Amino acid sequence: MKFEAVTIKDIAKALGISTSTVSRALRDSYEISPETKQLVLECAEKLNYRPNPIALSLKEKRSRSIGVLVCEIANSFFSQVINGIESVAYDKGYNVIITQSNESFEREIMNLHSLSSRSVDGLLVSLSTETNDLSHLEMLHKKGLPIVLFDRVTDEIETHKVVVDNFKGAYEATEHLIQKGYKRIAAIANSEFLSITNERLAGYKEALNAYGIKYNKSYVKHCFYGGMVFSEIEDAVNKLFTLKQRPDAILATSDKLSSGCLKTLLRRGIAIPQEIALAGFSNSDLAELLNPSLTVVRQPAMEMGRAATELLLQLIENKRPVVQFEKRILTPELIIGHSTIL
Amino acid sequence: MKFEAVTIKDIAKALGISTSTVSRALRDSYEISPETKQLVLECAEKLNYRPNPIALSLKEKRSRSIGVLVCEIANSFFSQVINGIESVAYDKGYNVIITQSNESFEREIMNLHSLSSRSVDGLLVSLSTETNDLSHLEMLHKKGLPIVLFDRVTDEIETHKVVVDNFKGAYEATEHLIQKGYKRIAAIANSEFLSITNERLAGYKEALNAYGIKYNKSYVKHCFYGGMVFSEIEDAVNKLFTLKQRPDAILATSDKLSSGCLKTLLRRGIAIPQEIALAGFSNSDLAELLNPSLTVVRQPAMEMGRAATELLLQLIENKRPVVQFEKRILTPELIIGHSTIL
DNA sequence: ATGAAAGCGCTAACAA
DNA sequence: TTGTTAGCGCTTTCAT
Repeated sequence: MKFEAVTIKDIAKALGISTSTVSRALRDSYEISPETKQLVLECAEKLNYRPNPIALSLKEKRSRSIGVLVCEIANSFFSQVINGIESVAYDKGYNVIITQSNESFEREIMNLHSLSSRSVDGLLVSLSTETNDLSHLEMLHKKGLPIVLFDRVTDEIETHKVVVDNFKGAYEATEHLIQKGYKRIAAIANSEFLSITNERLAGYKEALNAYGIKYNKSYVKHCFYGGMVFSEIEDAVNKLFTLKQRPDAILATSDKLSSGCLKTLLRRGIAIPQEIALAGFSNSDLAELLNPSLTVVRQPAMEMGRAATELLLQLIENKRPVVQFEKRILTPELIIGHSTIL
Repeated sequence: MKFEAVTIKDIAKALGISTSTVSRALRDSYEISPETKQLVLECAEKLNYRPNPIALSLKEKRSRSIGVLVCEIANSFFSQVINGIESVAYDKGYNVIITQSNESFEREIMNLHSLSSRSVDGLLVSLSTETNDLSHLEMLHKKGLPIVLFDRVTDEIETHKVVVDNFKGAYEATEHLIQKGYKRIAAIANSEFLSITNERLAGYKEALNAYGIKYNKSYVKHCFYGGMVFSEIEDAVNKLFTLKQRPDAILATSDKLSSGCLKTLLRRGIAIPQEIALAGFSNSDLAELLNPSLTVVRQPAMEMGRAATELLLQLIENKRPVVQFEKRILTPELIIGHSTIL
C-alpha cells in the first residue's frame, strides 16, 4: 500500500503550465518570471509537493547516500565511529547505509556488492578480521567508486585512509606496564591480516625492545575471529596461564578483546592487577567504571568517523580525479586505571 | 568522477537485439527462447552487468530501503537493536538507513522528513525523549507510509509496536531491592513524555505498593534530556543525596542513566551497595564487569530489532492495507549483581 | 519469440 | 519567458 506522491506534473496540470516551467520555477531559475515562480511555489506548498529523490538520482547518476561497512555495529568503537559518520553525512545531506560483516570475509564481499550495486556514491570501509584477499575492494576502487578506509586499512588500495596511531597507542600502553614493574607482558590480538594487529604488535614489541625486555613469541596470542566467538578469547587467556613462565600482564589490542579478557579473568577469579595486570584498547564509556577500572588506549572514534566522511565526500564531490591521497593519523589517548596500578 | 555502469542497452547493442528482449531474458520470462536467454545471460556475465536499483525504484515506486530513527547509535541498547534490524533487513534484501535524533525533537522531525522524502519504504522509529507532539509522525502515517514503533512508543499512532514489558522489568528490579532490605528506593527516569518512563515508573510504584512502601515523590527524578547531558544525571543524584531522608537505593530506568548514576556515585566515592544500592536498565555487555557488577534489567534488544523489522517488512509487502495491528511485548531479564547485594 | 514505444519523475538542450 | 522533447535505466503493454 503506497501513497501517491505529488509530482511536478500535478503542479503543472493544476496551473495549466508545462512541467519544465514548474521544474525551473522550483529551482528558482533566472528565466522564469517572478509571478510564475510565486504561483508555482504556492501551489507546491499547497499540494505539499516533495521532489522525488529517486528520479533525481536516476537523472544525476548519484544517490546522495554513502555505504558503510564495519564488522559490528554493537561495538562501542564502531558505534562511535558511525555516530561521527552520521553527523557529518546528515549535515551534508547524505544518507548513511550501514552494513556489518560480523568479521566474515564472505559477508564483507556480499555487503560490498550489495552496497555498490545499490549505487551508493561512495564507501566507508573497515575490513573484517578474516579479510586477506582484497580483490573485491580493488575491483570497486578501479571502477572509480570513491572509497575511504578507516581503522582497519590496507596498503593494497590507494585511497584516503583514516587511522589512529596504533603503534604509539600500543607502545605507550606497553611502556606504562613496564614502568609499573611488569616484565612478562603478553599480548592478545586479532588476526595477522589486519593492519591494526600488526601496527599494535609492532608498538608492543618496540616498547619491549626499548626497555631491554626480550620478545617472547609464546606471549602473543591471536584470535582469528576477532573475539566474535568468546571462547576464542578464553582459550587465549587460558593458554597464557598454562605457560611455565606465566605472564604478569596482558595487553589486549581491541575493544572486544579487552572486555573478553577482563571477563575471563574475573570469571576465573584472578586478581587484577595483583596476579596479572590488564591494559587494552577500548572505547567503552564504562572503562573507568569497570572492576578494576581499566587502563585503556582510547581512540578518537567519533573524530575518525567524521574525518573519514569528510574525506569521502570530498572525493565524491570532486570534479576531477583525485591523485594525491591522504592518510590521516589521529592520536590515541592512554587512560590509566587500576587494572595496571594498585 | 563516476564509473559508467553497464546497462541492458549495452547488452542489447552487443547482441543486436532489443532492450525489452534483454530485460525479459534477464527476468527469465517464459516468452524468451532458451537460446536467447543463454546468450543474454552470458553477455550480461561477461560485461559484468548489474541492474540499476534506482531505475527499478523509480519504476516500482519502492526503494527497498527502510529508515531507522533512534536517539543515539552509540548506546549499547540501540546499537544492539540496530544489529537486529540490519540482520533481518539484509536477509530480505533491504538497505537500512540510520539516523539519530540525539534526543532532540527538532532533529527527530528533520530526520523523519529527510527519510520519508528519500522514499524509504517504511520507518522504524523510537521516539526522542523530548517528543511530546506527534503530528509529524501522524502525518507520515496517514499518508500510508508503513511505520513500526519500538521501545519508545506512543498510543497516538495505530501501528505495529514492539516493546519490552517495562512494567515487569521495573517491578522486578524494585521488588528485588525491597527483598534485599532496601526501603527508601529512589528512581531516576527520562522525561515524562516517554512511554518507557511511565511504564517503568508504574512498575516501580506498583512494587512499592505491593510491599507496603509509601511512594515518595521526591525520590523520583527526571532527566529531561535522557542523560545526553551528563550533568543532568549528576544533578539528579546529588539532589537525592541532599534529602533529609536519604534514599538507600536507586533504580535507574535507562542504559544511559544507569551508567551515569554509577559514574556519579563512583566519582563521589560512595560505596555501592553499602551506602546506596544501584539497579538499572542496561544492555551493556560490561554490566557484570562493573565495579560493582551491576544489577540490571536487560532487554532483548537484538530480538526487538528483529521483530520490529519483520513486522515492518510484513507491512510493506502486504498488498492490502493492514487494519489489525500488533503490539509485541518482549520479556526483560533481571540479572543480579553486587550493586544490590553485598 | 521478439520489437517498438510509453512511462516512472525529473532536468535541460533546444525551440519558439 | 515559456513550451517541447529527449533521456536517465528499466519494465511492460501492445504490436508483429
